[in-house]
Amino acid sequence: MPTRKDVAQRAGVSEATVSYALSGKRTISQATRERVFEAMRELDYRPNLMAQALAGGSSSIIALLFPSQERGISNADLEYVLGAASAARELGYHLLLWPTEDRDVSDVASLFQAGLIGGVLLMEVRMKDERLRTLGKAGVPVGLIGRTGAKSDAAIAADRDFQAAMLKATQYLVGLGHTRIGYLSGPQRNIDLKLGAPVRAENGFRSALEATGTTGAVVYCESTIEAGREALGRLSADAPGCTALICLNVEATIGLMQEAIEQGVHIPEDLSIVSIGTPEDFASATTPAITTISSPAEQIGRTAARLLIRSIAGLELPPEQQLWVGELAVRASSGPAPLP
Amino acid sequence: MPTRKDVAQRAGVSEATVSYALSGKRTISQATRERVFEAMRELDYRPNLMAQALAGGSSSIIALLFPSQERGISNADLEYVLGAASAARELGYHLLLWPTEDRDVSDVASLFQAGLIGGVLLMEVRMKDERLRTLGKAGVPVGLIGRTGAKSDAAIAADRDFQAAMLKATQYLVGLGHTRIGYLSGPQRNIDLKLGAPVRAENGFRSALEATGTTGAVVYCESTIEAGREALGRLSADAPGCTALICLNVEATIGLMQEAIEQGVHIPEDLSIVSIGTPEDFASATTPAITTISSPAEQIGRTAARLLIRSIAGLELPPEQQLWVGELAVRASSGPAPLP
DNA sequence: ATGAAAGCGCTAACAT
DNA sequence: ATGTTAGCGCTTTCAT
Repeated sequence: MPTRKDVAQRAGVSEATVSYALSGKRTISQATRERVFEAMRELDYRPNLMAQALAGGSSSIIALLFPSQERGISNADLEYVLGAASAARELGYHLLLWPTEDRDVSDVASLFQAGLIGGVLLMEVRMKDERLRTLGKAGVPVGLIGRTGAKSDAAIAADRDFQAAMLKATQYLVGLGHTRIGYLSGPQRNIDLKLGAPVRAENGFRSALEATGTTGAVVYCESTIEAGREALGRLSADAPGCTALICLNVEATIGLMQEAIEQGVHIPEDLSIVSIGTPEDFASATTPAITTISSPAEQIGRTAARLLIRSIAGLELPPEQQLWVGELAVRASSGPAPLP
Repeated sequence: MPTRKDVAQRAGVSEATVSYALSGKRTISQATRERVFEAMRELDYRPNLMAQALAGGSSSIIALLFPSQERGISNADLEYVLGAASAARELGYHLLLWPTEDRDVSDVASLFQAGLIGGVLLMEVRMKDERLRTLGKAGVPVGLIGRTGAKSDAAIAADRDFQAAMLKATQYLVGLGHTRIGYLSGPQRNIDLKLGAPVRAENGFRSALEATGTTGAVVYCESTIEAGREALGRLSADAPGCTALICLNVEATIGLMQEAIEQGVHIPEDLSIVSIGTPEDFASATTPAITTISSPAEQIGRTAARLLIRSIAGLELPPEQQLWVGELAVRASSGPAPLP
């Protein structure tokens, strides 16, 4: 394996020059630069990243704390991960996957202290997230996939814009003549846990109703097909008169749709369904295909990684918190409100 | 951040002694060892992994090449990844996620040459996998999640044992009185690509039929719900008289079951279904819940990582190729063959 | 059983 | 514009 020394010799320059040619941290004459790169090419030289990290005090690796919990791993989670990994790669960084069952971040802090990683990406962020304190104390740069409730945490973050997504969905439905809209949420438990997504989604739903002068109701439901079936009954009991339903809960949505079909509730003639964040391939595979506000998961993963890396590298940052809405993709599950 | 030097001073020994106390690569008196560890604890010392890698010429990081392709990311894929990541962690290693759309491995080879990673884990292994040559030439240690067709590749590998799984499924069905069994495969295309899984699964199915003296037929099908619905017709057309179906294709299975129910084909009274490798939570969420041979994906990920790491670390290796079958979990989708 | 010291490949002052 | 050189924190040979 050739080292910087070999390159320097071959190009007839000093080792420092090779370094600077690579990093661009000081001006180099066009001629020398070319000779250096030429030499690198001839030798098929690869800078040793470990040495770079050691000497430079940096590390081109960021860790992604992945919640490998009971909650069940959704595909959206994978999209976050892949988005973050590709973004990292494009910036010359690398993504270390760190599965963890609990919310203990002391071992990632160790990784940072061990010089292995330059920062951490967090998923499943809660409105009030105790992990930020631990990591902050250890001086670990943090990027959030999601965000906390406190503006003051002011961490780097990329998140879904539920407010906007809910409004988009609601306005679409209102435009179709619906005046009473249900919202199929995840289990109540997740709200109690103060998970960011369900909390914000519910708030978003409420604001959207208000903004459009519509009425509606929330139905909580476990994320299983069976629970979704059962939720249909509760919907008509607790929120009679709904002609449209906004869903965040894929499994439950499927169950609910199955049950509806079996009970002779026609979709979309009797009930329109708009799902927020369901992966496209899935949404178009069901019968009827589901109208969605697309999932910006990959974008969010990308953005969070990019922001974190920029901040680590000391580059200028774009606005530190970025929100993503997703696009409305109209499919077969939604249509005009039934005539009264 | 305390360094080894600080620890040495505090313990009143040389830096070398601290190193050896940590690595155990030479004998140290009980007394000194204790003083050293005591000092490390007091200082909250963390060895710098980058320096370790640089000086030691190793690297405690392995990369996992993740196929982020069109084929659609299944949850099983995630299980491989998480299994590998946890196994790595337990052995003091780390998992770098390297998403890639094509089969180009030159950039991982570079990562190896750059000293960042000590080896690579490959997914979506084909019967004849050209990537092994490239990586072999570059001297990169490789572990396979899956395996090639050639015994000579003799790489480190952990894979599903389709032969055994098919036999298990078939014997179970034969025990229920079924004598004609269908197999719902993925698309023909995947066979042509010589992907390991579909090829071996089909072979396994054929051997299982032979071993149990049963007849049957293969139905190819795209991995979508819609295609699955359509496959039901082909099943009865191309393979009339089948009273049981073995499936490898989750989406198609769902579609086929939906269609069956709608057409009045009762499951399991008229048609028994056994799915191989469907995640448990999913299998038990459908109606009827699906009998499965469970997916050993996480085990396979774990094993592949463990084998690779052992080989990198120069430890004794267990048998280099390990196969995993999965357990039969009987649910509602299978039952006695209908009386003729 | 322990120490001293020469690197591992690179970065970043400090020189010129 | 380029070169010299002292580290970064650790491993490992060679001594003792």
